[in-house]
Formats: sequence, C-alpha cells, structure tokens
Amino acid sequence: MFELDVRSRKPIYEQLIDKVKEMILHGILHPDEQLPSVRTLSSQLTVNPNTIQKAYRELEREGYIYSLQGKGSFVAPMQQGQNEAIKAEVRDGLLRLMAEAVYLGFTATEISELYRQAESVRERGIAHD
Amino acid sequence: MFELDVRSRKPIYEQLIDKVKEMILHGILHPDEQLPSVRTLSSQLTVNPNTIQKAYRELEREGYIYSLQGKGSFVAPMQQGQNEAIKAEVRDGLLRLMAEAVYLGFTATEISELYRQAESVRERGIAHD
Amino acid sequence: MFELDVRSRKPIYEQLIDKVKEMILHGILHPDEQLPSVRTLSSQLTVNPNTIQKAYRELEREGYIYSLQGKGSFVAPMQQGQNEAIKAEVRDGLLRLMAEAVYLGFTATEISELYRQAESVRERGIAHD
Amino acid sequence: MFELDVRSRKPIYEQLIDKVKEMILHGILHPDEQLPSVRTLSSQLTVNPNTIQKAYRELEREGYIYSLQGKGSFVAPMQQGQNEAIKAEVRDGLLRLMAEAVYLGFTATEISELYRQAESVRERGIAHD
DNA sequence: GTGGTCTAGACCACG
DNA sequence: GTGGTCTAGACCACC
Repeated sequence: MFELDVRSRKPIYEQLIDKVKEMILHGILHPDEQLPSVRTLSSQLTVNPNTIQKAYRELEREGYIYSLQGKGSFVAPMQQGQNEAIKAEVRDGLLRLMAEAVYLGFTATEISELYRQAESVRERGIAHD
Repeated sequence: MFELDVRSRKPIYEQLIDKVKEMILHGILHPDEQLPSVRTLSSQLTVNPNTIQKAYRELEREGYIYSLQGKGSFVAPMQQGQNEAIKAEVRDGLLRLMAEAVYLGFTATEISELYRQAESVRERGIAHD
Repeated sequence: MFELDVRSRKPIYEQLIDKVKEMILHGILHPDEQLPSVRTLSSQLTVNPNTIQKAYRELEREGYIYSLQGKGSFVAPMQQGQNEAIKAEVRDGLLRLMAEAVYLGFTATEISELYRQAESVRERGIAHD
Repeated sequence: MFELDVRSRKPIYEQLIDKVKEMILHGILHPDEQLPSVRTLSSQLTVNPNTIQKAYRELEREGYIYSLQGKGSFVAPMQQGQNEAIKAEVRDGLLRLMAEAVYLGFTATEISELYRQAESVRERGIAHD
C-alpha cells in the first residue's frame, strides 16, 4: 500500500503525510473511509507507531483526516470554503513554481495541459470504484 | 545580494544553494563569473563560514559551479541536458501542486490567472534591467 | 435535544456532561426533573451506553444530578455556593482569555462589542420561549 | 521557573504550552528572548526531552516562539495583523464564555473590569524589567 | 480494539 | 552546543 524510503533525507513521517495526501487528492482514498490503524500500519511498514502517529496527527491538523476516539482514523470530506490558509499556501507555491516555469520557457498551453492532467488523475482514481 | 531567512525551517545552506541556482538560471550570474569568496559572503550575511562552504561544496558537486585552488569559485557553463533535468523537476512540482489545487477546488481559470501573474512579474523584472 | 460532535477532540462523555450542566444552568432542565434514561439517550444519540453512564456518574459525583434506584436520574436542586463556584470559574476563564486577547491586540471596544453580542443572543433566546 | 503537576489530567506538554504562553502574554518573557533549551528544561523539570520538544513545537506552530537551527528557541515578536486564525479562535472562546457570564448575571462593568485587569497584569510584567 | 501521552535513550543535521 | 527524528516499549483514556 505504502512504500517508504527509510534512507531518504526526507523524514519517514513526512513521506507518509505526502503519500496519504496524494492518495486522498487522487481519489484513491474516499471521504470517511477508514485508514489503517496506527498499530497495523506500524507493523506493516515496520515503522515505529509513534512515527505513524506523528504523521496522522499532522494530517488531522491540516484537515485531511479526522480521528474518532477508540474508533480509528478516517478521511475527512473536503468542505467547500474550508481551509483558506492552506489554499493560500498552495497558491503561493504555485505562483513561485510558475515563475520558475516562465523563466524556463513553459507556455500557457503547457500549464493548462498540466492542469488537465492533474484533473484526470483524480478522476481516474475516483472512477476505480 | 542574498536575502536569507534565518528563522525558516529550511537550513541556511540550502537556502544559499537555491539562491545561487536561481541566479544562475535567471542569468543574473553568468558563466565563469566569480562568486564572492566564502569569507566575504560569510561576513556580509553574518553567517558561519562553514555554512557558506557547505553550500559551495554542494553546488560544485551538482555541477553548478567550479572552484580553482586559491582563485575562488566560478559559475559553471550550463551543461547539455542540465536544463531539461531542471524543467522536468519543475514540471513534477507543478503537477503535484496542481493535484492539490484541484482537490481544493481551484478552477482552470484561477490557474491561468496565476500563470498570467507569474508572466507579468517576469516582464516587470526585465523592464527593470 | 443534544448535539454532539463525534469528531471533536473532547471526549463524548465530557461533551455530554457540559451540555447537561449548561441546560441546568440555563434553566432548561429544572430541579427534580427526570433525565432521559441511559438506554433512551444511548439510542437517540447512537452513542455507546457506557459513555452515557460515565457522564451521568460524573454528573452525580459533582452534585448536578441524583439517581434513584430503578427510577432514573433527576436534576439536583442547586446548592448554596455552587453558583458562586461556577461564577468564579467563568471569571477565571474570561481573565485568561482576555490576557490572550490583550496580547493579540483586542481593544476594550471590541470586548464590549462581544459582550453586547452575548447579551443579544440571550435576549433572542428568551424571546423564543 | 515552571511548575508542573504530573498528576494532572492535563498532559504535561499542554501545561508547558500554557505556562509559556502565559509568561509571554504577561510580558514576563520578552520578544527574541531565548527560552531554556530542550535539554536544560528537560533536566530541570525532570521531564523527558521529547515532551518538552512537543510543547515547543506546538508553540512554534502557533507563532508564539521560533527556533533557530542549532541556536535555540526564542520568543517571537508579536506581529500586527498576523494570525487571524488564532484571533478568531480567541474571539469564539470569549463569546462563548461571555454568553455563560451573561447567564450568570455578570454586568458589562464587571467585564470591563476584567479586561482592565488583564491589561494591567501585562503592564506590570513588562514594567518588571 | 482504538488513538494519545510519556519515558529512555540513540542518532543525525545544523551552525 | 542546539533542535529534529526515530525506536522500543509502557500506560492511559475512550468506546
């Protein structure tokens, strides 16, 4: 399910965060779907439970998942208008990267193409149901 | 010349690396142009000389600069293919961020608008030259 | 009757306790009025009966309700001094939050405005009776 | 410096967070003042370093402190207009508590008096220099 | 069973 | 020296 690179410079918990985010973004994980428990994932990945929990906690803080007392962790349904702060962050990141892209000669068409790709990846993920 | 954010979570030496790369990429630093010496930059930025040296070492390792014993460090001419590698990186980064943007509800129009902004920033930059 | 937020970090039984306390304090529940049975409430809220019972037990321990064997749970009449204790608690909480508010730059006017808002909410509430 | 209640239901790291916040709010800790290092505080309080770090990390996330690579942790200067999210949280909390206060018969004068107290506590803290 | 907190102690990156 | 990450393993609260 997840593949981690323990030798990477990027901390394991960040890799986990990114993986989970990616799966949510791509529609592979669905709203209110249950995530593997901390312990389960810990033994599957042979990673310390604390490390998993750190990742889950951060995901919860960012609004991607929520956890129910004694029940487990679940994918949070995306709410319209929620998380303006995160949107602003993403906008900033995009603007910075696009400035780079402009310097490197990317055209508006290429950018639109990338957007279309991002959209279609998500749709395919959802279609997999 | 450089502006560093000492409070950032990103290590200072990485910020330095990125700044130099950016300046080379944007043509602010030209091939075979001499970079400020470790000592000079260290006192200018009030940053530990070890930190500067670490950045220069890494830039050399990545082929962005070269150093001549006792002479100093210089900008390396762009290698064939190096540009393509950078473009691929930027494309990857954009795709990832756009996936997130799609999830957060950004529209194609908003993305185009961001691109236009990035473009105009560049134009203004050139006009300033 | 009750609205619980299962996603909240605050345990469900604590939410229950607070709701009941609030309803007693606000005069919605009257002295010696019977509370819904554990079983009833459990199925109404789709919450584990153990959770309800834990809340009732705690409320009884704190003197807010009393229970008669085989009859059910009832609202206890307010004790002398109990009210004062609650007021002191609220005062403490306000003082702490106001310290934070001062630090964050809230002005006296804003605070007064908030108080007016709180008042008007109450008035509307009473009008609804 | 700090007093913790290890037997409290409130986690140690939260107690720490609140203590540090309080000291900042009250002007006992000043902008850019260095906080005790994780290790130092850990041995002073005979609390695990991880616990201290968890508290510091959260304080950093909330914008109360910042940490410099290899230098230590410092009190963040309060920036005007920063952290609208936290202000909104405080406003919410105040409104809720004030509603309670209104029910309990607090007058506008009492509320103003509390605000004055909160202000003066801070002033006294700063005056201690 | 679940997640949350904490300890003890190791190792790394940074400056 | 500093903070950041990770492991191993314990104990608790919640449901």
